[in-house]
Amino acid sequence: MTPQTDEGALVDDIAARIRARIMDGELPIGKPLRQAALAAEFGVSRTPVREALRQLQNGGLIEMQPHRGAVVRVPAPWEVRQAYEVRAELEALAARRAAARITDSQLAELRRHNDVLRAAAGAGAAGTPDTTQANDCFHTVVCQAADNPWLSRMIDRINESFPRNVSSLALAGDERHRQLNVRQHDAVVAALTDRDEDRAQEAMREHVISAGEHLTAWYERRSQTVFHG
Amino acid sequence: MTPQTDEGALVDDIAARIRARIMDGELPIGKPLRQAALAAEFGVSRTPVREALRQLQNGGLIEMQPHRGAVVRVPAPWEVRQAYEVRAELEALAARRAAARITDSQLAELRRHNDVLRAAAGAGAAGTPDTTQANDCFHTVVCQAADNPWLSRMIDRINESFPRNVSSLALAGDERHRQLNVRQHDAVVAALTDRDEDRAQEAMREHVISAGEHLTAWYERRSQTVFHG
DNA sequence: TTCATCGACATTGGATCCATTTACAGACTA
DNA sequence: TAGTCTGTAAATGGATCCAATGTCGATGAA
Repeated sequence: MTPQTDEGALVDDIAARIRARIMDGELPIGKPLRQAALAAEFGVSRTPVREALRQLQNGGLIEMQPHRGAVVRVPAPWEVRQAYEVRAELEALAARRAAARITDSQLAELRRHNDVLRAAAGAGAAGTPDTTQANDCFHTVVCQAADNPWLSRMIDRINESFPRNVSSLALAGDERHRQLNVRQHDAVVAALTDRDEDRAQEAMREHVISAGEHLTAWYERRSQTVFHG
Repeated sequence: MTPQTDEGALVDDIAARIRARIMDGELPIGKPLRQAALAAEFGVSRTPVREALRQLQNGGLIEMQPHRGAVVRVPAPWEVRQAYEVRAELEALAARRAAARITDSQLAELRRHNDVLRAAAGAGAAGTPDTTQANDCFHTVVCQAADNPWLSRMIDRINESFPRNVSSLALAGDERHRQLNVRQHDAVVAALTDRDEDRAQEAMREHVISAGEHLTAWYERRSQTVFHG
């Protein structure tokens, strides 16, 4: 009954589950996290929960104040801009490397993911799990093609610091930006298809910066989806 | 007696202390870490030690196998190259941002740190704590001038994954590379002084890539400073 | 009525305890 | 003599226990 994924990973499993809840928005940013409640919910003792929270704190997803508990971190708008500037640089590097390495099947995969987004953008159906996943997969495939685990890991670390649902919500309400998003993806795919390193790098950088600005603006406008206790 | 730095940070304090031991080479890579021994050494129970180890594992500095203990991680040579490629991109970005923001006093500080390295290179005294620290400070100042905490944090994360003493040892034996190092630092400082973003970015990228290649080569040659149990 | 102080409650953090798993050593057999 | 099997010791991981700290409410005084 104990083994979830592979034995000996109970703590990491707990951490992953809590992270998933936060990323999906089930635990809104600003919400306090009670160790006892989480422990009861997962049917384990408080010890692994505490360690898991510590890991999430280390990752920057939550904040822990001594003797005062943990809350899902609320990023400041300027932090979003800063983080996306870094992410842009990293993903741009990934795109550059990918241009020299990507396979035809990976290119096809990219087009498929972007077609999902294109269809959703036309139908006004953004913010669904499908589109969120398609977006994630697009970037993941580029990272894989870049063939540098360290690079992928760094990018993951940044993404894991901002609840995914918030990014989706930011896109959900803006039809123009969604279409821009798809066009920018097209530009990246085109550059990758041509195996043009410089263009791929620049297209990806522009795309991520643009997404970052959009998300920053959203954060500035709206402190919604924040828990008010 | 309990309060080390600030109360409530005992676990983080333990993590920092263990990390410091590894970074200084006191705990060589490959060495198994016993929780009980560390706990006794720090005069605490095993609980905070375990959490600290988990954090270090998360950071990539150590490896933990279930029920088999933790060992200081031995990076593979290709990993070093991959990581430094990422680091080069990030530090290059830092240099670009710094070019537009750095103050005269920070520039003076950079020159001062590099002068320490220059003197040491001439005297054949590399690998000392002084030179190691001067090197660290040089890059830290550039990061600070870049004024992007996220960027600094990402760079730190990479650096914290490779014991500092190993990097120093790689430099220690190579007079030519030490001098190259100083010249590359000079180039960075010159570009920053001119507030030339492009040149600063490129100079820093070249410097870090070159350091990465050197360190990779060292790792390939020598699996010394590795614990053999 | 309002503010301050005191006390009970809830929650976290560290220590200790116990079960599980692995490694090692010695003995037994082929 | 070599290989295998088993029993014991040690180390990890999780659960539970206890102390320390912060929060909230009640009571009393201005």
